[in-house]
Amino acid sequence: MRSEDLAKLLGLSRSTISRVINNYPDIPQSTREKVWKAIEEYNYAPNASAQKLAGVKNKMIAIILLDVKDNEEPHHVKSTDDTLIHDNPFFSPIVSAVSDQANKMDYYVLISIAYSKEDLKKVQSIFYQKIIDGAIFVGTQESENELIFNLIEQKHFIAMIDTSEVYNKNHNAIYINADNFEGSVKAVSYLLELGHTSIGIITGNLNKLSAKERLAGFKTTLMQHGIEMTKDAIYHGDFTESSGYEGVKYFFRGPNPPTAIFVSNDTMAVGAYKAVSELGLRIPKDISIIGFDNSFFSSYLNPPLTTVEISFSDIAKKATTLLIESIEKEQQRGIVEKVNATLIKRESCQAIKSDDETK
Amino acid sequence: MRSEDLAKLLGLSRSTISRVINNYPDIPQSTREKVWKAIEEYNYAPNASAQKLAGVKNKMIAIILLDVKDNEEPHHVKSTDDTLIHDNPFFSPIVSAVSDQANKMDYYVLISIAYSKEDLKKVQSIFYQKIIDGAIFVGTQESENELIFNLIEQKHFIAMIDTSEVYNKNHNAIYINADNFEGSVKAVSYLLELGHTSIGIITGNLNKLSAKERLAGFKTTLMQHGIEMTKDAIYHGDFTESSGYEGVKYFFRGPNPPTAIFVSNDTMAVGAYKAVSELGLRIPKDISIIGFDNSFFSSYLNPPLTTVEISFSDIAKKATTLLIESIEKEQQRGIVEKVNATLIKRESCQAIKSDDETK
DNA sequence: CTGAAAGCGCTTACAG
DNA sequence: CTGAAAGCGCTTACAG
Repeated sequence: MRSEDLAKLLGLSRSTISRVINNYPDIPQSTREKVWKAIEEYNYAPNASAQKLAGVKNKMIAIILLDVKDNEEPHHVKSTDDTLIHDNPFFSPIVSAVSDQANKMDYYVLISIAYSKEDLKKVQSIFYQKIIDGAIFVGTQESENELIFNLIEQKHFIAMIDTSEVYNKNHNAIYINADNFEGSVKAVSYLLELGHTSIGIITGNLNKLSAKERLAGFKTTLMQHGIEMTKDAIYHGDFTESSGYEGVKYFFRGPNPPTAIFVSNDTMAVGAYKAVSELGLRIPKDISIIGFDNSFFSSYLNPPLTTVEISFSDIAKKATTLLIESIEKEQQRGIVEKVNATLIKRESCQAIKSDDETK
Repeated sequence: MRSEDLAKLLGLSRSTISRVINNYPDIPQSTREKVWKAIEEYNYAPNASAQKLAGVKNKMIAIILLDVKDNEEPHHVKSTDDTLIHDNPFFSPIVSAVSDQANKMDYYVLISIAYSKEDLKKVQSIFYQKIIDGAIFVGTQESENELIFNLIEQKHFIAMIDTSEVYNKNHNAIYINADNFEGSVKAVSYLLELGHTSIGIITGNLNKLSAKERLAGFKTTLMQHGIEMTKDAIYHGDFTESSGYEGVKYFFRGPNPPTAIFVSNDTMAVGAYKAVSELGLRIPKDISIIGFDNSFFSSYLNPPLTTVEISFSDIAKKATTLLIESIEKEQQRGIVEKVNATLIKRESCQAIKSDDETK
């Protein structure tokens, strides 16, 4: 059914049909009703492509999840690519929040997961083909930045989650991040309050902003408290369960393991728990563990994991809202926002017994 | 940049540009190369709307997650709608598998979560507007069936996950489900092998096919083994953690609790674990618990949960592949497939001590 | 081998 | 108030 057909049926012209659909004034109520009734009856809806070609706005954005592995380092991860990104605790909350918020603002959302440079090329082309009005990128690494930077320069609307605004010299994009640094400061400060001074960190994939910032918060806090940190105190993980496992094994390889470990996300904390248990040790008696993300499973762990909560939904909602607003205003502008991180105390950390107390 | 512009730049006509892009024969290699070079240089890509209007295929499908609550029954769930669907363990694997498989087959995917009848109306209109070529619906309830049935009758391409094919009289749609019945038979048979005869079930939301089939498998297995089942043995949950919690409380309200509980998904098993622990009981010593789904957190529970594995990725991949194939063939046809369910034995079930053994 | 022209289904000034 | 017509950016028979 085309507007032409509907028009003939009603003895009107396409122009009139179009005008009632687009809510033009100066149309008699009677015509309006007649047309709407027919639209309902015949399930007519204007062809979106024709509309767009005629100048009507798209109202479509994309959410692009980046899972590009561009380093050749061996990964301690499951070998099949498919199992990777959706294990990520942020996947569901971010995707669903973007979808919900966009739908609320009357936008459609395209979803795409990019595993390689070629995938990113395809993403680029959905801009050039004018399929979308803008996009939200999640978790870009530096190497992908060039391509996104070009898109921004070409006046496309872009929001980024988990990407530092300092990568790009210009600021005409939207950057929404968790306050990873602050969260990490809170976590480490808590460990210090509990009397720990020998603290290790298992980092995330340091190509990701969140991993970098969490490490920075760790270092800064220790430094501010005058605690010297050896190189030994850092294990480079990659946000996967198995790297958490390896991290613990690394820290316990020698005679002087730390008394607490700051694990850069909860998924790695799961691996850490396993390693601790294999070593015949107990959490928190023998080692305190603190995580990050407050993934929903973290409260089910045994013992329940102390962690830092960040709201992926809030981040995604904010990114979506700001992106669509700037699309609607047709005005590209730079926005940088951080979303709070809060410490969730559970049972995986305990105070160090000082010499005073033990005697 | 339009094809016209590119053509002028090269001293050619739009027709020629179009022909090299669409890989027509009989174009000299030199022209071909010249055009491709310019395309790269100017980041030209044909406007998708214009292409579609001119008759080129869409190559876009939608994945629609249904989370419509049409019953007024009190829910034991968190009050905000937002927190619901993405807590679902199938969300990530299904969405990412659909996206990956579609991308592999060169299709874009639109994502939408429908919470209400109005949302479903919007979904309907993306078909009428010819934005998509087909869609995958996940988790429809009977009340939503009418609308989807209409779409199928109107010759739209549709695949459904977790919907029974018997709801619709015609079969011109694709139905992909886990073999919930068989999985449930395996779970209950295992409990019987362990010597349990007093077994309770916490069901899922019985508006969902999976919940119904899991209950059916439970009943059938008991019946086949000549075990009588009282009404008391069924607690009506809704797949949420809190209903698992309530279920256990229900079973332990009286003097003769069951010795094993079949919990219809792992999320409810988490709630069940909590309730058992609050009651001061131990799993599996005092009560055996078996779950369903093999959600990734189920192995982290304490004790690790015995459950039934179904591959959401496989289901989603199959649905996507079949949907796109039938779109490409322009031939709507009915397909019904089931994906295997397998028992994963862990540590939450133990054999009942018979009187013989205890003496 | 390649260009001119029709047509896809809309919207929107322009007339009346 | 409403219709005829141009135009959006492509593709694809039709000619040559």
